[in-house]
This record gives sequence, C-alpha cells and structure tokens, in this order.
Amino acid sequence: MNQKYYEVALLKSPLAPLTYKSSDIIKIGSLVKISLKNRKKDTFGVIVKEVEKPTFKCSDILSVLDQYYSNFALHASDFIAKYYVSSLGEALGLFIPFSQQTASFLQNQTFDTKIILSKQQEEAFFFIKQHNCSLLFANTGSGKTEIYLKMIEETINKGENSVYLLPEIALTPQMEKRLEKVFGNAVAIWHSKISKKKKNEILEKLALGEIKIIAGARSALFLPYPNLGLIVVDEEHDDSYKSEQKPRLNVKDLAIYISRKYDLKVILGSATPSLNSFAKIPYFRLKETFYATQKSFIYDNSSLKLNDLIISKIKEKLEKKEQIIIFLPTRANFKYQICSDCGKAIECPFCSVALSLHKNHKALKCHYCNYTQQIVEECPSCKTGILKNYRLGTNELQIQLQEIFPNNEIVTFDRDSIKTETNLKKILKNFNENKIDILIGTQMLSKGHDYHNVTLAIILGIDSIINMTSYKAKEKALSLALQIAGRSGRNGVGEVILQTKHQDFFQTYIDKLDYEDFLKNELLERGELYPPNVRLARVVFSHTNSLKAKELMEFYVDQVIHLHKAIELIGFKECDVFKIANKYRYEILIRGKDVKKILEFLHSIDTTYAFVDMDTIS
DNA sequence: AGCACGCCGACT
DNA sequence: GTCGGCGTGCTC
Repeated sequence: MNQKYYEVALLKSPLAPLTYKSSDIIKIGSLVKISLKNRKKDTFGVIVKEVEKPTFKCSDILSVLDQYYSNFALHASDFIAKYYVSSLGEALGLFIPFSQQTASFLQNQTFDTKIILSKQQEEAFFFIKQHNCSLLFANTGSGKTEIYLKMIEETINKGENSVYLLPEIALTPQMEKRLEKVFGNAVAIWHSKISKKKKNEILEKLALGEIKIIAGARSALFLPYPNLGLIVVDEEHDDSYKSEQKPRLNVKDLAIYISRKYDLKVILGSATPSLNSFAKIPYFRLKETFYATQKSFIYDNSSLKLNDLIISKIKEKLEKKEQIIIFLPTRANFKYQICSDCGKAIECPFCSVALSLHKNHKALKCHYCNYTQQIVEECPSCKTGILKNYRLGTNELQIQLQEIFPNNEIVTFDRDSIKTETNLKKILKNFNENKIDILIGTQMLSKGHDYHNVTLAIILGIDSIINMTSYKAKEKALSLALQIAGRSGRNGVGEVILQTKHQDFFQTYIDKLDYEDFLKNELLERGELYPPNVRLARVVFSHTNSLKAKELMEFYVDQVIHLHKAIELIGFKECDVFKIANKYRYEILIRGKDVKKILEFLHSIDTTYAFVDMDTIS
C-alpha cells in the first residue's frame, strides 16, 4: 500500500508536530483525529505538511474530519509560534476552523449607507486607503467611527468581510447598536461570553455570507472569514490586546503583521495612540471636533480621596441634575488589611499578595488565585492587633458617597459589579437615561463609552499607575487620564478633577502641550533603552519548589551571558508577586535590537517551568 | 509488602 | 498538557 506521511500539529498541546501516516491523500490544514501514547481522550491535530518516510515507526491517522484550517490560519499560527514562542498546536488552537459543509456560494450584498464625511474625515479616509496599515490618531469627538463605518461599507461592497476589534467586552453593546443601525443583520458580536449556540449560528451565517462584519474582543480575529478585507483595531493603545496566557500574543501586532503579508487593510484607531504604533505606523491626525467642549482641569494634590473640594464639586453637579463619573483603579472595599500591632497584612495562603476585603460577599478574596475566606476579626499573625483597612476600592467609595448623598443613585462599574452582558447593558442604559447620578468604576469606565450628560469626571488613584514599575507607566497614566477626561462634557462644558502628586507632568501635556508632544518627548526619553527602538522580553520560571525556580533562572542567566552576546541581560530577580497559586516565580528581563537573536535565545529555553513573554509590558 | 506522593521524561 | 513509571518514605 502507498503510505503517505504527515506532520501533525497537536491542538492545544505544547508538543512540536509529530509524524503520522495514512494511506489517503490528505489536504494540508485538515483537522484529523490521532492517538497518542498514554492518552485516553481523543486527540486532534492539524496536518501541517507532508514528509518523507521517517526512520521511526508511525501511528495511523485515525480519521479525517470535515473541518480544515486555511492557509491564512496556518501562516498566522506559524508566525505566532515563532514570535511569541509557543508550539504550533497552541497557536492553531486560537483559530476556529472552516467547516467543509457550509462552504457554499456566498451571498453578496451591497450597502449605500449615505454616511457623509467632513472635509477632514475625507482626507483621513483617503489616507487610510493609501496604506495597508494606518493609524488614525483622532481626538475624542472628531468622528473616527464614521471613517471606520465608511471603510467597512466599502469592504462589504467589494464582497469582503470586516472585523472590528475592541479591547473589552464592555464596549461591545454600544458598538453593536451603532453598527446594526447602519448594516442591520450583516453584523454580529463575538466574545468569550457569547453562548455556544449563538456562536454556531454566527459561524454558519458567516460562511453563508449573511454576516459580513464581526465586532468583538481578541478572539474575533480568529474566526473562519470567507474573505477578510479589513481589520479595525479600535482603542489601539489598550494593553488588553495582549493575551495574558498561553500564546501570549498581542492581537494588535498580529494584525499589523497580517497587513504586511496579505492584501488587506488594517486601521488602528485611538485618541491616545500607543508610542509603539505612533513611531512605526503612518498616521493621520484627526484634530477637529464636531462640537466645541470647554474642559477645565482642577488638580488636587490631597491624599484624602473624598475631600471637601471633591464633595462640594459633586454636590454642585448633583444639584444641577448633571452626572458624574469617578475613576478609581482598585476594586472591592479595601486592598489591604494591616494589623496595627505587628504591621503584617493578611495574605493569601497560596500567593504573596494581600487579600482584598469584599463586604458584599462578606469575604476576603485573593485577586490572583481567587482564594476566598471569611473576614477575620483579629490579626492571624499576632492574634492581638486590630486590623486596619488600606487602599480604598470602588465598592467602599460607593458606600461612603451614598452616606453623604443618600438620595442619589450611585453605582459601581467594574469586574465585580458587571458579571453578564445583560447586566452591563442595563447599567449603561440606566446611566444614559439619567437614572444613575454617579458611576464609580475601574479601567472599564475609561473605555470609549458615550456618556451624554456627564459634566464632571473625577480621577482618583492615578498615581498608583504612574508609579508602576513599567517603562509604560507614564504613557498609561496620561492616556488613561485623557480617556476618562474625554468622557466628561461631550455636550458643552466639562470639568475634570485629577487627584495626583504629579501635577506638573499631567498639566504640561493637558493644559499646555498635547498628546502628540508627549509621544515625541517620550520617544526621545526611551531612546535605545525601551521600546519602540528596542525589544524587551521577559522569561518567568515558576515552580512549587522555590529553589528549583531559582536554579532554572540562574542557569538561563548564564546562558544569556555566555552564549547570547547579542542580547542584553537587563536583570534577574524574584517576581514582584513572588508566589502565585503556590508556585514560586523568578524572572529575567532581556533587551535587544535583533529579533532573530532574541528569538534564538527564547527558543533555546527547554523547560516546561518557563514561560516567555515577548514584548512584555510589565 | 503495599501505598501515596512527587518528580521526571516521553509523547511520532 | 497529560500520562505512566519509578523512587522515596511511611504504615500495617
């Protein structure tokens, strides 16, 4: 019998592709069922290439399924595996395969949306059309969404699909409304919280050509698009485009890579673009806004969150029936409970972090591993001290404000209070209908929502962001402050209270200069030390035995120093959060200009106890 | 001897 | 990742 031999990438497995045989000719990209020694469950893999008969004995491919991965998915996965250091199977696992059955002829549809662009928007539109990948650097209220819509229209009329990426699920309802108004049921929303049934329905309609546009979070980029023509990455500055697990890819950077290899358009959009994009991608500045807003900033250097200034400002707005948003980057009631006698914080037994107090759940919770325990009355360490609460969170702020303003509706807006999509939509609806007076939230609050009647934005705790040990700390803090400020006064006059000890820094770029000046200065300051002119990578070694983790780190520190002279070892140490989920962690940070040399080192790391974080932010 | 547990290495 | 093999150390 004429045997064929194929390399098969094992889906979601860290192993490199393995060789199997079959008497059938199987198309590259096909999904197949295989067996693996010591494995009971069915194992699935993807045919990645045909090879010569190997010297070792091969098992048979058990069956070929009627699903397959496109060349696009194979190619993108290959890039992900190499650049972000994962197995091919892990990278392919991100994609949803095409289904053989539904591959019928596509239904075509054209739109005439009658969107009218201003002169400046027209220029931006023209600019985007000239580039494969472009950055739309658009001030809040300058109408970048119309440009996206116009571009999507053109893409559909060419018979191609569009994907519209948003950094967070929280933003999808609003965009869903906006897109559906223009494109009706040619639009679908895709993110992790969408039900399986709904997902299958969307996939079928996508294959049939009934759905042309997918708006959604990271995972929306990995659907089986019959003919992808446009990728919009909105709020491109947002770090949540970077995945925190397994293939630790940055979907934005993947989109940029794709735009270079394939004939499709990528638009990155933001009012506060990342320095990386600003430095590397051709940009168009959309400065003119459709309505003039007068925005005044008040700087408050107090350490007290609810001080007289803030309370009196809130009172003033409430009396005028105007709305207020308050940003605070801490969830729960308090982040620490510290003993006044021995000075120790109550720690998670599995992680080296303090437990947060959640009054709503009558519990202390670990924000890393989710460990939950009862609230304690006395210090578990010395059994005598009184516990004091530190670092106010959103829930506590809500309680304290409610005491001061008992007749107003005050609601929190964060991961704890928003559990479902319905829940999210309800809060946004109530806020837009003026049924909520004050909305208190974490980063979620900052992300591109349109709030109509907000005349005061209060920004608290921004110093905890500017003081972070990340080369991006300043960039993050300033963009966050501007994004939140942008939510206030969309219809006329808006005030912003910024509580910070870094008034000079913020004032320079808010009152005197603008964000583009910040980016240019920051670019000079980072020079050859931090991105975008060099690349950073982090390798974390984690093990239940802390000595083991340390020894592994030391071994690879040596390797960098002696064998990889083209890359620079910036440092090696215990991770800031030393223990997570009972595993001790050490990390090394490297820097280099030559991607190949960096990857050479990263791919030489041969232990399951290490993970690589290419283009690390932390 | 019998077993629980943790560590290690193979997986085509 | 997931599984079996094997060594250690504890118990009956």
